[in-house]
Amino acid sequence: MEEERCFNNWDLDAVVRLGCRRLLSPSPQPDPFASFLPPPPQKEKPVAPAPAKEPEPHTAWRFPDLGAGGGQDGEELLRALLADQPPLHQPLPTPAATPTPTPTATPPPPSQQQHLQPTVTAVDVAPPQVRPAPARAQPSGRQVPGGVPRSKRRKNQVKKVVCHVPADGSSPDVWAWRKYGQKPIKGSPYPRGYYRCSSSKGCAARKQVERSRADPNTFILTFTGEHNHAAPTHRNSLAGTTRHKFPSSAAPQPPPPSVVVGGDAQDRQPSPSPTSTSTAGLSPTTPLRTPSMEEEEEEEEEEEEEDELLVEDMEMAGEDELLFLSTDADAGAPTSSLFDVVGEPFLSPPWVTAASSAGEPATGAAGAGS
DNA sequence: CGCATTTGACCTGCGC
DNA sequence: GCGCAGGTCAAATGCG
Repeated sequence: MEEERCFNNWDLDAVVRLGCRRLLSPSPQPDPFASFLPPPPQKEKPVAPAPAKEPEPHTAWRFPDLGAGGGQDGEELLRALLADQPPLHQPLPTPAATPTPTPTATPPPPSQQQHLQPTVTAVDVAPPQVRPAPARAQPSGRQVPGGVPRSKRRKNQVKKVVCHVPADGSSPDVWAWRKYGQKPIKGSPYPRGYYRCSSSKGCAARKQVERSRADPNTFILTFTGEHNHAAPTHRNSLAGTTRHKFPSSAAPQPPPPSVVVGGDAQDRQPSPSPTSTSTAGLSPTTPLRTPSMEEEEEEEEEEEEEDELLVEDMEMAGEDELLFLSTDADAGAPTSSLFDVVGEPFLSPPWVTAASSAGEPATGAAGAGS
């Protein structure tokens, strides 16, 4: 039990919020990450010692019509993604104050590129309806606010966009995410956090944040659902309070994390908006992976490659690329249609933008990214 | 006071 | 048909 808790605590959420600070702050404080640091003693994986920083979910953009596009081609998806992207990825006004290590247009070194560049993979898993699925109300009467029957989105049925984000990267998100669950994943030492868009009550957009087992320095963000509302200009749509925002203690750095999310630099200042997401910052520092660990990881990677294969491949292949994969639902083999958008550093998803400065955690969002 | 976060339990889907 | 795992909901707690 404790074990579980341990990693459960790693709190993606925290990532979101703390992430930022973490980078900024050397804080020796006990962060929530601590708990999730050394997770499961599965293989002695290194993960533990180095909790990589948590990247965050960058969802600043809207999902393309995942649902509607049911059969969209990767290209379309890509387009949609880019198009939809709010001004986040563009020149975020931000970061000046925030040292975000996010990958931006800066060509990261080859070795680091992997982590620096967030990879986006769009996996369409399910053509059919996922959104309007009111069909079955949950047995217990539970229905998902988004309209998606909780069960309908299972594996092959839901379209998802998978992004690999460097732990150091940050991804600001304009959307406000609220964490609604966390679960330990079987093969992974790291728990997965489930977030829902809180910008709008009926929004079906969901986000899953998980740390890559293969590369603890990378977070895997999976977005599902679509936002049924416009992107909030300010992240505080909900007005919530960010609970833990930046504990002063934790945030030793005056410069608040920049987290911000698209345009949010302002947000932060004026209002504490943040839902967790908003603040997200991210990144616990991670570091150090010993060679042995790496080796082990590599091995593991091979094993796990199944799912991550897609993504990982992408990462390796194109560090700076945005790839869209379409997985067939159950076909173990995804039909991968990768679109390398490479040449262009993907304009920079929000996170990227923020990251430009490398050093900052940009928000992230992890859990909620921001 | 309100909202977000956290944790446990329940339910559904998928695989064997 | 059974079991496993994943995913979501709901209640409680804490903080802003």
